[in-house]
Amino acid sequence: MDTTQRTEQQRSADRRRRELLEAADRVVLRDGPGASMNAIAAEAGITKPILYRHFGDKGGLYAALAKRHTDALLASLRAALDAPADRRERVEATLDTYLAAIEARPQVYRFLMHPAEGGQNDQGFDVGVHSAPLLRRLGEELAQVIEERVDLGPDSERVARVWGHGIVGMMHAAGDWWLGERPCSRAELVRILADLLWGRLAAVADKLGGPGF
Amino acid sequence: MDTTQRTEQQRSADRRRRELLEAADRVVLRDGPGASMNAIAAEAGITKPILYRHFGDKGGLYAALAKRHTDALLASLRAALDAPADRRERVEATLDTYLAAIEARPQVYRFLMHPAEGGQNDQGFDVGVHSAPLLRRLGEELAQVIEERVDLGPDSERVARVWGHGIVGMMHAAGDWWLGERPCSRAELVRILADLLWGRLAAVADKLGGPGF
DNA sequence: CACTCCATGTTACCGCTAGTAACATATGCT
DNA sequence: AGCATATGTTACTAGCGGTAACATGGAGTG
Repeated sequence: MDTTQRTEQQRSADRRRRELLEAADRVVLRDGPGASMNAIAAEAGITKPILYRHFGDKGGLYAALAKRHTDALLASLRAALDAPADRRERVEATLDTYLAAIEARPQVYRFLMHPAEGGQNDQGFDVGVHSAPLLRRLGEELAQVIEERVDLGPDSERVARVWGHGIVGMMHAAGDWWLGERPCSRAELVRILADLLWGRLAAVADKLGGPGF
Repeated sequence: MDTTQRTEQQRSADRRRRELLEAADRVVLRDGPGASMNAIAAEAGITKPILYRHFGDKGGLYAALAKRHTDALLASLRAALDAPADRRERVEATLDTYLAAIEARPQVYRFLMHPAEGGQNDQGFDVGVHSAPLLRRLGEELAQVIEERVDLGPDSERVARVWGHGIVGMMHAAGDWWLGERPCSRAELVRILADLLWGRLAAVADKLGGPGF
């Protein structure tokens, strides 16, 4: 088997794959997470079976699409997390980076959060990476950073992972709600969330007359 | 117009509606969130159009179903939140109650978290309350409790709502991950999450030699 | 009793979706 | 040339949410 042939064709296939992904991206950006395979194929100027040959099934296409955006977002977040500043500033920068990303492209964001829900095909579905790959990846990533950088004593791995997923979930839920209602500026949201992580809930006083909290 | 007849019929309709909801519950418990209207109708011993007459569309049925479970869960959480103990103990009890609930019925829980994703019908879909009603309700509820009970100074409403949604998101994401991987006991998870809310992330020291966090 | 009203129930259909089989065509390697 | 490989098509299946049209059975009224 000659290598040249394989390489040539594979390059062509990869290029095509990238073009298809970009078309899919445009459609998702326009139509949201419910974008159909037909619509994506039409945007790419082709028909459905080609998409299926490249990506297997809808889940495959969505996974490939999600990976691109997730990688990009993760890169931004890592930059914020690695900035030369103290811990509080870095946490705030990371929160702000995430919120800015979902604010800039809400459609993509909605797609990333609910990628595997678009079908009636539940049995026979490979339940491996199904629910919210972006959140899981972010959680694991943050867990790793935490465990690398702070001293959590014994059980540090477990603690770091719980915190990683917990913080990511906090960021996500607050961001989702904020994106829908826009109750305050991004900077303010960041500050309030950082206050929460800094233990202000434990520190503030009970309201007078109430049952306490 | 006679009142007796109307009441009679309405009672009958309500009884029927409850039966249908219980059948739907069984199916969702068995088949997960992707349960089809056909399956639910079959379980109830009838056919689709009756479901549609009672609930309008799939979203209506799912909303009614979700409301039942959400109300039940909210009642448990409120009880934990109102227990006579100090703030930390109450927060831990609330976290534990939530985690115990999702641990006991993972199928129902998955359904509650992703109720409105089961169809191809995105245009024509009333995008009102679509994404994750349970999380939103929990967030708002917690926000209200927080604002009632602790003294947050000016902007207390905004702060309380951000915290409410943030904490609920933290609980949800950590619970989701924990339910999938079971990396530790429930009690341990609760303790680690409460530590996070109590500001331990801000308090712990950098690891020696690292870039700091 | 006949007559209307209303809810319950059915069958049969629509338009849409994800996914596939069968067939046609070009391009490049041997 | 011949062969493999990737690209492309049309035409189809099975299942979904949702609806129209029609049938039935009991409550209240002349």
